[in-house]
Amino acid sequence: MAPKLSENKKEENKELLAAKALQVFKSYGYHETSMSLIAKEAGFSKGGIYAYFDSKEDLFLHMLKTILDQKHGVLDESFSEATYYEQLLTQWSRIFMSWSELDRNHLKLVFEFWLQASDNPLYREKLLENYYVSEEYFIKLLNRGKEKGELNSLVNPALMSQLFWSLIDGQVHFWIVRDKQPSKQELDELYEQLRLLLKGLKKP
Amino acid sequence: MAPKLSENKKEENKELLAAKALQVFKSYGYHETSMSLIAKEAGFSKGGIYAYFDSKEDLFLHMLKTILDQKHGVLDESFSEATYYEQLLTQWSRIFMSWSELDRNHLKLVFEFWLQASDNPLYREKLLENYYVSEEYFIKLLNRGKEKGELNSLVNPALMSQLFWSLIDGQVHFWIVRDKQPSKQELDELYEQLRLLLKGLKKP
Amino acid sequence: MAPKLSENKKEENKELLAAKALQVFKSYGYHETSMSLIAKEAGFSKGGIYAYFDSKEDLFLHMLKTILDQKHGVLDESFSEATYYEQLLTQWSRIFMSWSELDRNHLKLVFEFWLQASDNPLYREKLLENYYVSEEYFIKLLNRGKEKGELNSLVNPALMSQLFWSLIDGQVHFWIVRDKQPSKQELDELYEQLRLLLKGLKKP
Amino acid sequence: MAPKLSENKKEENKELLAAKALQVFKSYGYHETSMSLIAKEAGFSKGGIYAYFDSKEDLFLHMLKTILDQKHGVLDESFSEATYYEQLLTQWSRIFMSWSELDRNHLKLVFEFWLQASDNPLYREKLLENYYVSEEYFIKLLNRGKEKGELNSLVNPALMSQLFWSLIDGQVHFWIVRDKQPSKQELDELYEQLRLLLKGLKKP
DNA sequence: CATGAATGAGTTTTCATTCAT
DNA sequence: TATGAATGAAAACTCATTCAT
Repeated sequence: MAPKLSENKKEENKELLAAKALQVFKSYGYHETSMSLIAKEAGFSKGGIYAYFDSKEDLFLHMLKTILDQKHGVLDESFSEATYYEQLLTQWSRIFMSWSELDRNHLKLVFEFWLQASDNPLYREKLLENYYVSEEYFIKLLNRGKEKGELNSLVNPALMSQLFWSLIDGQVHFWIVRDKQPSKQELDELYEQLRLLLKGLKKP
Repeated sequence: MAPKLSENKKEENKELLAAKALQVFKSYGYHETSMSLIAKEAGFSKGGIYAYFDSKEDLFLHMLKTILDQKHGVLDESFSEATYYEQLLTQWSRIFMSWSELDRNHLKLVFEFWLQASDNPLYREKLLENYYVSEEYFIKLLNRGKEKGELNSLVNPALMSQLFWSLIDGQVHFWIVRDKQPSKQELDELYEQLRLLLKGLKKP
Repeated sequence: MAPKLSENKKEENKELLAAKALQVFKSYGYHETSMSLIAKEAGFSKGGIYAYFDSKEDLFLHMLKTILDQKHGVLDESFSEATYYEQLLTQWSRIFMSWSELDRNHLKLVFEFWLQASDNPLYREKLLENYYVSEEYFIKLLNRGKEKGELNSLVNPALMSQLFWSLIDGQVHFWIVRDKQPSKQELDELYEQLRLLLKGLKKP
Repeated sequence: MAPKLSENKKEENKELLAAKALQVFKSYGYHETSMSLIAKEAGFSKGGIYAYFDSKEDLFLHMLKTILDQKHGVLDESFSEATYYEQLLTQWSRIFMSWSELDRNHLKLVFEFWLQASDNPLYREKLLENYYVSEEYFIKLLNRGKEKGELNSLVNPALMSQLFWSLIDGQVHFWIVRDKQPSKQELDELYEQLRLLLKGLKKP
């Protein structure tokens, strides 16, 4: 029923399957999604999935990576001429934007992932690794800001960076529970409030 | 007389069962918890549970109320003589404390609750209602601070309150994923960073 | 759908189920027998079996015990006045008889059991334990025969007993492969040949 | 010329495949061996196997022949000058030796073969045919021994031969279940006991 | 002929729920 | 009302076999 697929074609199929699986997972959540359903939705046979993924968990892990990777590249790695205060605000805003664009099902799945993955040492490692990279960026900005004398020397870059991310995660969480995507205007207003909070970090 | 007494007794049993179920759910998570296990742990028969709850989900969601109610009473409703800036910090700190004391299983269950409940219109209502009450408190503080001229007039009490809670939720989320409870010292340091952020709200 | 069963009733049900399972296993062999089939044949639901046995393997082990136990009690433990030579012959004959009465499917299942069980340390222990008891009997007879001076002092009771049982197992194996049950006459003739072999053990 | 050559080549490939399959079956047993594994081990494609064998069972039963054939040639067909009593002992011993050298996995597979094959009329025929050849040898020896007046006239060559083989099969079975290969010394001791049993066949 | 991706019926097992007693 | 045996649909996963290329 099937010819030999090239390595490329197989990889393509795998991603196609993963993409379909992501759709189904997003619609039903991890536990409510059965392999049968994924198979049906993806136009595969039940057994066919197992040619690409060893188990439901394996498929899940693969998607975790995909999702996490999608969040990369959001940060602008090149430091600009603007004040660190402005740069922090800008980056923060970018991250908010990128999250706010995802639909609730997607966000909900990400949170389900986190909860589930945090119980599995292997997954948590992967998850945290991703976190570290993200935090590192804010830490770097905060450190430079302190060095330049722009920011209060009391600022603890590691902890502050952690709080920045908590604020983002918490806000996403908020959107999930409320089941509403923020409008452009709401984001702008949020931005203004963030600006106020950040002002507290400036050197007196 | 029998009916009334029996009604009481029934309610008592129901809460006893719910409390036991909470323990089990906390230990194993929603999906890993079977009705059999709950029955055994609670000293009920498997069928008996269904005299009190229509389904596993019903039982699970009933606990939402219990858990949410546990979070009440944390806020100190009496406004003190201190500056609003200080009061905000104090309240914020109280909330962090109260969450930091719960073990990871408990926190994880709460987040599982939120995710699950937010799909159920009835329960989302309950959830949001609870949120509103919590936000209201900060909103009131922020409003008074503005009125007194302590806080920057640009502060949007509703949005800022939302951010406060997001910061808390996000931080709890952080603790869950990292699987570590913050030490007293870590909380103190976090407190200092919050103080910095809050400074941004002061009238220039 | 079901009232509380007394401990007795439950045990009864379990044996009833086991008996039915034995029938099915005998008809189809271990690997060709599915739990579904057993359930259907026994008038149980698929899940119902698991109230009595933890797994297919558990059911299998239970039947092993039943079958092995059925072979007990064949040996006449009381030593008679007859010569040991006669007693050996008599006992040997009894064992042959008891095996020859079982139908081929039963015998085949026993051999399947042995093969399967010999790979599992736990089962093999149980199996060998049973073997030891059986061998002990012949060993005792042979030892007494030597003591009384009836048997050749070159007889090694342990090894000879082992050969006796091998002869029995081998003969059963023969019946299985040929797919024929020995007639009364065949058994009589076999008996005569065994008598000849045994004569070789007599003191010269 | 092509067809003939290809026919040869095909036969070669078939035996190569069968030989590899034997290795795999020996390592894992019939039910634990998958066609995929055989394919991989033999360097064939999964589909390719089906060019040579119609099914897993077909492949399995083809090996029966291979295995049975391996047992040929053990018997020394030339009758010596020694007494028939000695010749019987010698041959018996040779057979024991040849079996005792095989590892348990091999022996177990042979027994699995027998059990499985005995259900298949076609293969049982093949199996019995092989048995007959083996028995014939002992029958001939026993007959000559009787003719020469060396052996007791009560000896029934057919039945006695059957018992000889049962003893061998039974002993192999014993080795499988105990999971131990007999040492040289054990075989020697066994030989002595066989000598005693055989003495019973001598003319009084 | 050979390939190996795909099939899909089949496996064991779980568990929320029901209901005869 | 309470019990727990029984249900049966559904789950994840396997694997001998097929067939388009």
